[in-house]
Amino acid sequence: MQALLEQHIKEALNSLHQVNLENVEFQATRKEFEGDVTVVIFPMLRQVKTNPVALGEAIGSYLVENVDVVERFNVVKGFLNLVINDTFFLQQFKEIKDDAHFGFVKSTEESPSIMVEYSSPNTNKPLHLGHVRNNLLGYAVAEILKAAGNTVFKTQIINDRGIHICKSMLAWQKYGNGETPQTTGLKGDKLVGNYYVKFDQEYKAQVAELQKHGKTEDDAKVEAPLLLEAKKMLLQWEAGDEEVVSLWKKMNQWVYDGFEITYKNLGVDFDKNYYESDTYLLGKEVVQEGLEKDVFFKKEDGSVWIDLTEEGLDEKIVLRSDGTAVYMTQDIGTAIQRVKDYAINGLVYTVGNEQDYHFKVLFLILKKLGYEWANHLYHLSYGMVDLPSGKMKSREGTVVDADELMQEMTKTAQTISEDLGKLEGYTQDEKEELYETIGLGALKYYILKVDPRKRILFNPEESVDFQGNTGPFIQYTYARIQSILRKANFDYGQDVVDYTLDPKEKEVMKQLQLFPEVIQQAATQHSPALIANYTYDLVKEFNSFYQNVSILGTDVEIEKVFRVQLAKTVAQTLKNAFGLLGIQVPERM
RNA sequence: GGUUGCAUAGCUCAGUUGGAUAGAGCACCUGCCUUCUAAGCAGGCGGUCCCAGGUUCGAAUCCUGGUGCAAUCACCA
Repeated sequence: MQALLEQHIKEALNSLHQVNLENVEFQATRKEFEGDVTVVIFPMLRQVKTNPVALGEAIGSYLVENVDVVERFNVVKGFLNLVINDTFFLQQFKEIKDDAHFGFVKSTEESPSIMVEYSSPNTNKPLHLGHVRNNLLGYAVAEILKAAGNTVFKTQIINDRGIHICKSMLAWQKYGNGETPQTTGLKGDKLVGNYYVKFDQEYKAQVAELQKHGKTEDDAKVEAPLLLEAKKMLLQWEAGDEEVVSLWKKMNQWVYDGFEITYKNLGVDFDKNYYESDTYLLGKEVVQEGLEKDVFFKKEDGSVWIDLTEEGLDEKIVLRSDGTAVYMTQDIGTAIQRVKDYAINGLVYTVGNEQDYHFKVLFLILKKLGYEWANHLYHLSYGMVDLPSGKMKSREGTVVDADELMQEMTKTAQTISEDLGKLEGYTQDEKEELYETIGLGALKYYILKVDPRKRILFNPEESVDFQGNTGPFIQYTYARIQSILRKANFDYGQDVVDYTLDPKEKEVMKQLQLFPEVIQQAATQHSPALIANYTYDLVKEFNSFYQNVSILGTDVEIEKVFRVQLAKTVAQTLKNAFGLLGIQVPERM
């Protein structure tokens, strides 16, 4: 449509002023003026020396005369507002309503293939609010990339080895008395997490004790027997000590069982899991190759580094002097492995912004190693979720637990639903499912609607809203439309061609038309927030229509048909958009 | 100290090719359920777009400098 107008505007300028216009600037017409599309005249003044209002009038007249879809126009200052006729809108709408996945681009053989990494938990503690943001973002971005026409694989790398795991293991061995998830009734990840906290408590006590006996704080921290034991355990693990490895396997399995439940409740999934215990040695070979290619250099003590001073960064270590791998080594190896496994040409890492530097370096290294795909790596960096009391720390138990949070939200949804009492006829199971849909909808929307880069301050005391710009508000609109559709017991399948649009109807249609563009934008910017805010705008327009225009109450048959179609299309779009965010929509609420 | 990100109404946030009088929600105040679900709609109140310069016909948006907050700059992951 803009392309069509652009062409005619260029023609207009050519015939009026003998000027070849390079570009035409459009924007949506502001509500307070009449019109559907606005042409900004100002930029043209560079090429045509004249009064903007006069030029606008001239172009407007030309368009009305020569272009069918332009019905009228008005000029305000340098803005040419065009009124597009109803026939055009109705034609567009026909395409939207008949397309169950309007706005989605199907991926093909030639589509870019992208892997999205998210979640990537440690196996020594349960998931908390920070992971929730990570999971929601990663999942949503994966879905959005898919909808924008990419082939997408979802993955996580499970951080299942290292000193932190040994801490939980050791504490369980020492103080656990053989407790298991079965004997305690605790979720496995919770049980293991408790021992991580336990370790920290005992460790701190030992440090304090040592300090009492004259040690400095730094010495005490290094010499505490518990820490020494944990380190020893890590060495035993690396050496393949049978007892340690079997304990490790047992406790990790507990954690995986726990995670599975959390993921399921959260509604996220993965196509492939990578385990750090498998990949942590992967990068070493590559480092060797890099040494030969002089991408890396070796210091006298044997450690291997890369010099990034030319790029304005520092030197960075990629292999320890004892030959063992660091975080970076592993990430280099894992990236290469993934490209081999899936023939992908891009990777999205959903990781908090505290690791901005790490990923900057990682991407640079891969580029220097000469991998073409290194140009398509993206760090989806998001702000931390902080509590009013400050940062969340698992060790100190000051976290908002993911499972408890979801439960809390579901409970709140239940309370509100029961107060409103609109669910007569629903079975207990149906009700519970609905509470979950609404509670999680509120939580997910709350987190996803803000720009990923911004940090979120989460106050558990003030519950997440269920009114206004929230998930439930949008779900409610969907449910209301479903209610209308249940009552619309007549055939509304025919195409509406000859019809005069109500202004409210037109606004809703304009909003619907934006969806494909919003998906593409959300994909390029890796921002689910754009989808969330789009659904809100759409719902606002629809509700205004709903409250001001009767859908089923009109006597005019064609009005009824068209309005039901419009409502249905809005519902469909909402469902699809929320699907991208991993949020479900209810039939009633 | 260097680097990166953020700063918009009392609070939470939109505002992305630079455009018209900077928009929503929450909170507070009005009105609207004998008609399709009031988790809604219509309206009111509320602004030094962190500050100072610059570019431009035009700046919340771009540039420079500063202030504040956060993260980061490990042979931890």
